[in-house]
Amino acid sequence: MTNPPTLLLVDGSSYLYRAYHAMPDLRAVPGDPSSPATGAIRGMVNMLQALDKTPETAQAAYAVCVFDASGPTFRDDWYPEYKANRSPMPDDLRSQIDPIHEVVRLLGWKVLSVPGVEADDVIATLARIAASQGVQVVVSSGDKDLSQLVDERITIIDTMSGKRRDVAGVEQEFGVPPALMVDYQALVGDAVDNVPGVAKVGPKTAVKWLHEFGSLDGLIAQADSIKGVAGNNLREAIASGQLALSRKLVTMQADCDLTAYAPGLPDLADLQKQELDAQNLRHFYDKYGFKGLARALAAPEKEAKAPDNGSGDLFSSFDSDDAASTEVAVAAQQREVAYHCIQTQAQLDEWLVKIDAAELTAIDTETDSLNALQAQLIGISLSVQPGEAAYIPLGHEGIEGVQQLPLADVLARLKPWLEDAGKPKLGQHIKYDQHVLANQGITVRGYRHDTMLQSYVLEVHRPHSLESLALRHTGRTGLSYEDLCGKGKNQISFAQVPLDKACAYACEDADQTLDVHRVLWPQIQAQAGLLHIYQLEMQTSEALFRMERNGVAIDAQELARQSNDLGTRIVALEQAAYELAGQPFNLSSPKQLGEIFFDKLGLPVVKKTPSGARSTDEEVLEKLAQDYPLPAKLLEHRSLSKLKNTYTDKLAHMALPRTGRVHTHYAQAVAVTGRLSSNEPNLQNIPVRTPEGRRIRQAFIAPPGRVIASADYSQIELRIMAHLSGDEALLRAFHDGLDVHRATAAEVFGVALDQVSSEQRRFAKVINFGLIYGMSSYGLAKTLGIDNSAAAAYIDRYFQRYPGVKRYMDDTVALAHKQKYVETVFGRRLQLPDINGGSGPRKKAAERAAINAPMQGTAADLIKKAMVAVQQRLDAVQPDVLLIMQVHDELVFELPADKADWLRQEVPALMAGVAALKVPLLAEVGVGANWEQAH
DNA sequence: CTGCTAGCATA
DNA sequence: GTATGCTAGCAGA
Repeated sequence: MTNPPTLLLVDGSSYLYRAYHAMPDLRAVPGDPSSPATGAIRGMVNMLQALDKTPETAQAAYAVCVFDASGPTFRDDWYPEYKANRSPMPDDLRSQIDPIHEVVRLLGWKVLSVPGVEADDVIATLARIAASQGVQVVVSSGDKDLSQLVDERITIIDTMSGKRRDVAGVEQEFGVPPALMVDYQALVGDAVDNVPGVAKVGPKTAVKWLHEFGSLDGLIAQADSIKGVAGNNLREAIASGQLALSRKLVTMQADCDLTAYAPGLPDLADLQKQELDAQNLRHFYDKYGFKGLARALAAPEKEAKAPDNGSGDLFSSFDSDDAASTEVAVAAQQREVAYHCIQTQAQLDEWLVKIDAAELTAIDTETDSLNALQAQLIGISLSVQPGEAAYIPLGHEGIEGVQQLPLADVLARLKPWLEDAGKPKLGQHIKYDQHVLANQGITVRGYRHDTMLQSYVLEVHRPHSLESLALRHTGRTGLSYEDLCGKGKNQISFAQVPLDKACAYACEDADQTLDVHRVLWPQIQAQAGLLHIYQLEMQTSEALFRMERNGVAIDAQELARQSNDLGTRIVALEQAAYELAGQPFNLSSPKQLGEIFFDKLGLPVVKKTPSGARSTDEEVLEKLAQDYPLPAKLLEHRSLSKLKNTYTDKLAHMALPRTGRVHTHYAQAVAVTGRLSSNEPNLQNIPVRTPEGRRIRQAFIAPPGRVIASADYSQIELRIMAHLSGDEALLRAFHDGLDVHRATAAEVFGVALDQVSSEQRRFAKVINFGLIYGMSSYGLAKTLGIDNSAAAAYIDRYFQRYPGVKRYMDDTVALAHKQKYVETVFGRRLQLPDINGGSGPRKKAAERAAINAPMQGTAADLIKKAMVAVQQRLDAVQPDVLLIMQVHDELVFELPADKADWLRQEVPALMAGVAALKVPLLAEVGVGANWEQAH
């Protein structure tokens, strides 16, 4: 008996957007942003090729790819707001639609795009026709709305996630069988398509009701018996007709008239899969710069062999880096993998030999905590070639009969290799694994690569988790941490995960890391500027690891004293506020505060928050404080409770009890300008401006016999502006060692340097900062408290005196528009996705970011270089001087008191010497018993 | 328990 | 006007 023929229906529209977003910014001419975008085209080709290699769909007799046509559909007639929340298609994608239709046809697929009928309805119609003729139907779509079509003959697969929705699959995923999916969707609604549904009814309630009443009609008949808010909303939705409308909107129309576009129907002959049109396909690939695909077309036999020589991938593939990648494009889930669980000495021996000989080994650790310094090691996974990995369970527990080698034995065997700088290693976010292994007394050496940093350097705006990297660059998806451990209060430790699952997950991580590296590393190598920045990031990672491990000593008693003082003052302010308000209220609640201020006391509304509420922020309170007593109390209360709640109450608790030191985590792949960020706790926003705030720095101390030193770059961003703009007046000011704000004031106000008043200097300082932030006259006016025309006059005057700066700003904005990114002095790329796309305000904001990014980013590069240089010098000659914090333009040290002179001598020179710009760099040092005194 | 807003600390 | 992270309150689970 032969299998019935198969019709393969591809929901082209659902893949368009995913291909567009998942693919990097590919161009017909690589690296030329003005040439046509090709990422979505490429993604689409990869996806169709993957389907040709998926057993279930490879042999399909009929194959159709369905797209939405432009323009309104019949649903818009029923409901004008349908899909009103959708943003318009990006131009970059729109321009790829026609080529996509063309290439799909050339690949032998029937293309259908029916005006007035959505792709979903076309698919529904074709699926029902085919199923009624005994044809097996496979729909390939990422859209779960199609689940209502599923029956014995119709299955949905999601090529990108590997999900498979058959009758049982739908029931498992949604909790209702396919036949009830329409009812389910009608109740739940759809925020994306703007289908209303029933207010406050989500998946849980919908499933409960459908189980109880059997169907939507059953539910409607019994609507009166439903209690609570949900019941009211249900009756309201029934009465208003909204529920009926929702049902109509979500129901796929399986009876569309397609004869104008598929005249052969109901006969399927027209839909037969054709041979691909090799000649024209070749032209097409050439035209769009798909060299690897063109080569594969010329030598198809290459596909048959060596399934293991590249990444198995859906959306990877750069022609330049990995000729094999697209040619072997197979759906991720079809990839052959060999994952091993190491549970015997013999297996461990075998892998020790492998990693010892490997060119590069991917390492990943599994732990029980996201906090690296407290994390316990649960297991280690290793991979030396794609598709093969091993997991060594070490800390699993609580499961009957867990067989694992003793932790101490395994680590003793691994340690020589881990600590050998000559054994090249790779990881994803290696700083974390370094901490975990350091917790076991192992100092890992020989890390050559970190895929997280590769991604950060290449595509700063995109997510850098391994999961997203694997999907984006290799098309692979896998087990998620949540799949294994759950979430919320029911989450279990990784140590409790059954070994087979833990092994699969851990091996996958190491395997995918190696895979992603093979895609990203060639891209970095191909661009000298990025290579330089990547090497800087790798060195910075090591310096950060050291700094995080050092931590900073905290004086818990001092903080407790301050908390006490603040607490007393806060209580007094509360009492005073209650008196003035005539009633008690929560001073921390902007909502209650608004009611007291504007409803009860009748204070004037100064401005609104973005969401329309009456603002009570600092600026508003300052203004109101001129005429009323209560706002001043609020201002003081706000600032004191901020200090108490955020700093004095919290910091001591974050110190490790054993050492009394806090160890922040520096995020190296978060800030889009290249800066670091600090969290748990954030040590980069410890107060300094107000006296009360600055006191908190007294609690950042050095142990007995030691002192704190702070070295900060002076005016670093303005110096970078002078370098980048080449403006002569500004360069001269720095070369002459002038106070730059004073010099600016002298120029702008037309007075001699020694005639500048402190008010004039203050204005000049604000202008200088404004320049770094890409200011407008509007913004300047607001911060200086002057009117718009006066601010514009200052800016004019400034640009007259510093024409080079003006030219630089204009050039930068123009360049940003042209290439959609700007660069730092050292070649870091700062992408500006909104610069051409967005509306007026968004575009203006992107232009300001374009002006700021090279300055902020170059400053970030410089201090990273300084950290690396300083740490290397310390290691070489002063190992008891510790680098303990970085605050954007400042490095903080803890050192023996008698090494202070050495530091004053050496560190500023190192910091100033990391680059030779057109202006000298200057770093200044302070030393004291605590961080406050070190300034 | 989770996600959002308002507000505010730093460079 | 640039770039971050953290807290409290609040609303919907």
